[in-house]
Amino acid sequence: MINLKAVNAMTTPTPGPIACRSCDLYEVCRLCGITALGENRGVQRTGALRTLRAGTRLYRAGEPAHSLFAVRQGMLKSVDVGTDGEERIVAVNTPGDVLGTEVFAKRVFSHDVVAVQPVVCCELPLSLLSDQYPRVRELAAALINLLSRISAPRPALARGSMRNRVAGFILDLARRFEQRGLDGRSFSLGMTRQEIANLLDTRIETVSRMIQKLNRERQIEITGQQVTLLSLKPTA
Amino acid sequence: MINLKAVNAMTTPTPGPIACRSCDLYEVCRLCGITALGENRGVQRTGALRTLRAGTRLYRAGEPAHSLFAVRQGMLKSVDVGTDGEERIVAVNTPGDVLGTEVFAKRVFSHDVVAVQPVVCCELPLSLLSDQYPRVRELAAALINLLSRISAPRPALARGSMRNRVAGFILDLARRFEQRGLDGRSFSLGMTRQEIANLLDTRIETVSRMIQKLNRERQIEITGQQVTLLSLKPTA
DNA sequence: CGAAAAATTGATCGACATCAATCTGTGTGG
DNA sequence: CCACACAGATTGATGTCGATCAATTTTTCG
Repeated sequence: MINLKAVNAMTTPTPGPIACRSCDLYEVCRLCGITALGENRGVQRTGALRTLRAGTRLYRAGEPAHSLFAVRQGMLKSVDVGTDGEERIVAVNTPGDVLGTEVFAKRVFSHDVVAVQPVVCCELPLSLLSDQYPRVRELAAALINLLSRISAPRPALARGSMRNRVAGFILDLARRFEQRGLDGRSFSLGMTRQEIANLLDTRIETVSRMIQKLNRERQIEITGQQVTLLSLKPTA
Repeated sequence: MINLKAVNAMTTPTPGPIACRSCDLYEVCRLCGITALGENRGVQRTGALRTLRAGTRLYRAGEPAHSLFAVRQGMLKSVDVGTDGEERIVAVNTPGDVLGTEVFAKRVFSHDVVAVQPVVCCELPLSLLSDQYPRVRELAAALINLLSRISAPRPALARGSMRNRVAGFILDLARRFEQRGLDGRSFSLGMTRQEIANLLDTRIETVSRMIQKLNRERQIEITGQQVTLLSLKPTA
């Protein structure tokens, strides 16, 4: 196998930051009087920004919830910890995703959420929502729209052969990035093989073999976590 | 294998009907002025009731959406039809579930929804919602609560060995029924082995074998689609 | 009752898990 | 700067679970 290490040695791009416009929380932020962050002009009023180093936890399951979060840059995983202590990754969270939407019904978070890369996210305290009496109508509509969007059962990632699941995982990431205005042709998987294996309900060796197979078939080009789509296309 | 056919030959119970109180849509209905149906007293004002025979479609993906639905009795499946025409069952819908929650964001339905048993469901036209100006606040809160409840990623059904998936599927049904005040110890699977296999991403023969294995191990007792939990318990 | 669909059961095969060894990259302390 | 340690990733050999092919039985329904 040709060794391309040096080529992209210092490229460890975390996806994002995205434009506020392409974030799922945008309308809600706007109605709360939070002006777009990092857009055209100078200083802005924002929700609190939180930065997380890889491996850091954003919040924990069962913890009382006082905020919504929006991913601005980097990737996180939502983890379910079984009674036996083993952890299952139930979702990957990419820029533009909103975390903590369960708090309106539950008052506490449902999952552990952990950064798998350096992460920047926006924290929107729930108190900011309840302060917006003048705009209840619009705000409620925006929240309903946001929640409705994510209420439909997602097409399960983990179906079919392992080759399909791995390809599906990569395509899902590509699709997400493109929807958010990021580069969906060349990006970092963000997660270790072990984490991908956990998400896809398989083993690290299998993930490695399938990735190498896609690589040999020239469907993708991969070095470490950096992947470039070749013949593998979204919606194919 | 002992033949118990005659014992419960005429018991083909569809789950439900459930009490309105234990339905996810209850608060929303109440605020729309729809009085509980089939409760204490005589005649009531209700949302339209729809009955479906097994195999009938409630709605189709892409179809303009004018209503929410709540399952009152029986079971349905939410189906994703791929570009190649093959269908994947992405969810099973049991009494108390609300269908069509995606319409607030999309205006059209996301999936085909088909009755797998005789079904009775309540139809709540969206026009009834927009008529409730005096109560926007409460109604919006109820909708947000409903949507928030189902917004958290569900623990994936299809993980681990096929034995675990089949057991998990049965336990999931049991848990749902109990949450709605129905019998979670003895009930009908509602679906054919083929449909269960589709949902669990496996084959009909495997489903059959795993069910028989659980039966031989006295974890469950099964005849056709009628199942009784023995040592197999929810949250175990 | 007879036909068609659903379910069960058996035999064989292949994909993925498992066990094990090696390789690569990264960070650390001498 | 280099040697070393360690985690992540790759690759190979072998075993096992579930897919596949095939036949039969059971249930459902006209």
